[in-house]
Amino acid sequence: EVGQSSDSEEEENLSTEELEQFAKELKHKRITLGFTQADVGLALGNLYGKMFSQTTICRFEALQLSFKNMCKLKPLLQRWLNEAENTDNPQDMYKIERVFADSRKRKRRTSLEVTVRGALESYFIKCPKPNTQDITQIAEDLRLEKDVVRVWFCNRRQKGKRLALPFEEEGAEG
Amino acid sequence: VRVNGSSKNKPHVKRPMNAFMVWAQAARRKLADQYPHLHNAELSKTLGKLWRLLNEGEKRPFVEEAERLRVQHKKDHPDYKYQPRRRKSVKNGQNEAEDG
DNA sequence: CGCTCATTAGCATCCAAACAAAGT
DNA sequence: TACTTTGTTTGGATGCTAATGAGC
Repeated sequence: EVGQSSDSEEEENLSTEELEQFAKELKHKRITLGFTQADVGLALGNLYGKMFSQTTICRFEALQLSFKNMCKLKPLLQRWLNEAENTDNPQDMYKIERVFADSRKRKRRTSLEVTVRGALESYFIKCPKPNTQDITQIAEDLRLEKDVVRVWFCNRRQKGKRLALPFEEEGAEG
Repeated sequence: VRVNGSSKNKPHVKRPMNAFMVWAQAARRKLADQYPHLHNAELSKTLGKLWRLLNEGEKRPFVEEAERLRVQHKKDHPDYKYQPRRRKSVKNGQNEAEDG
């Protein structure tokens, strides 16, 4: 326990300027310390048991996450930054990654093969809202986890609505 | 590249030469010998053109040599990992929206 | 438990940077 | 350190969409 400061509260009332400045500071110091975005994402797993991908770190630095999301991640990254700056051997943090590499909680993202997607699409055309039993059957047919299939249909329906929404996009551009 | 100057620090292992580098190393000497007044940067331009004129068969020995070097390099440095570091913040990659 | 809706978050992929040699 | 080349490897950026969480 370091406990040298009690600034471990979650500040939600951050301003956009503060976020921008922190993002730049993070990026600059990260590079100066010789870490990659992937390193940082992995290191967060060590500190919080919650890993993040290079993609997310990249988007944080580029301010491409939602404001809310940025505010949520900032304290985590702030703490990582403090740790990294106070460590004499930054390389040590490098190795720790493997020790806690299993501390991920979020399910690993499934990559559906093209053929599988096509099959799911076919099922969707026939029946956009399958039962639990239907889902179970489909999952067996395609050798997928039932939950993966269930979520796929949820997301698929959501996508359908999203595409149907922009109906009346007046041609303002001319 | 910034690395701690501690004695614990590794002396920095260099990358093995690729086929072009292997070929250019000798070719550069000859070229520099003929044109001692030319700057290496200029020699590089010429070397690049000459290299492109070579057939696949002519390149092969150098490609193979480069492969040998690679294998040897791997034996000499089993834990080596090429780690290029960004020198400055990446401003414009493919599409970057930066507001200053 | 499962659906919808809103949001978070990462795989897969591609582009560009870095870096090997050499000498000024 | 820059300059200059080719080939190789890596870091970083990004589209699409999988996964999660709140509220019913």
